[in-house]
Amino acid sequence: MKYSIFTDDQKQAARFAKAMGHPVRMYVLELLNKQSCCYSGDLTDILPIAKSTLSQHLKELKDAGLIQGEIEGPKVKYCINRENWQQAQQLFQNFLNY
Amino acid sequence: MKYSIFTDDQKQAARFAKAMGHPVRMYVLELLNKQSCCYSGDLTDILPIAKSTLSQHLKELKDAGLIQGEIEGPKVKYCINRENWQQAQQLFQNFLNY
DNA sequence: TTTATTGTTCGTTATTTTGCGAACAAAGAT
DNA sequence: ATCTTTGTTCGCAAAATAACGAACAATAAA
Repeated sequence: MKYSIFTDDQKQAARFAKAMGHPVRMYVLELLNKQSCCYSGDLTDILPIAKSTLSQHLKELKDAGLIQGEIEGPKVKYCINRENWQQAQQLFQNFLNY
Repeated sequence: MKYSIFTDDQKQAARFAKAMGHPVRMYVLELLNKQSCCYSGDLTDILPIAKSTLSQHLKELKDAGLIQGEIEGPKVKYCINRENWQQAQQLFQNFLNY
């Protein structure tokens, strides 16, 4: 048990914010949130970055808990992690509106 | 004029998010948003970081446009930049809720 | 059973971030 | 006029981030 002057909510919000702090990741999140899901390859076609770079960004979003990937044959289908997304909504709403 | 597949909103949201992506900065923003304003020194007393480090974080928040500092004698009074804060509210609300 | 397709991991490089203490500048207090 | 107080800037070190291509593993297609 370690002490910190920061609340868990602050730390969690910062973690989410950090993951959102890059245009590519913002783009991906927005896409996934509007559409249902999508394959990594679709993104590679759209985004002007190497596939390895995209993979890294997706990993960061996954580590932050904002998305999840499901293996589907040779592809990976990525979706928003709805549970954590809801938590992010809560946190940012509370944060921004008071 | 440079082209980008990212919208201005996406880039702006990412900029805001990046600035919020650290517990110290999250803490400061929350404090300033709840209280009216505060002096840098008050934060130095609370936060477990060197004053030079705090100054850096404040600078980042200022560069991102989320706060503003007003010199008041030998002190500096920091406040939320309400105009940009409102923009952040808009952006994140749109982003998170669809 | 080769050959494609798909996406991750590895190795590398360049840049940015985080953090500190020391030095500095500006304003107030003595 | 000197000494405090306050906060920024500088110089530095360590760690994290961002990006790429090459190599790799897994699955599907030939």
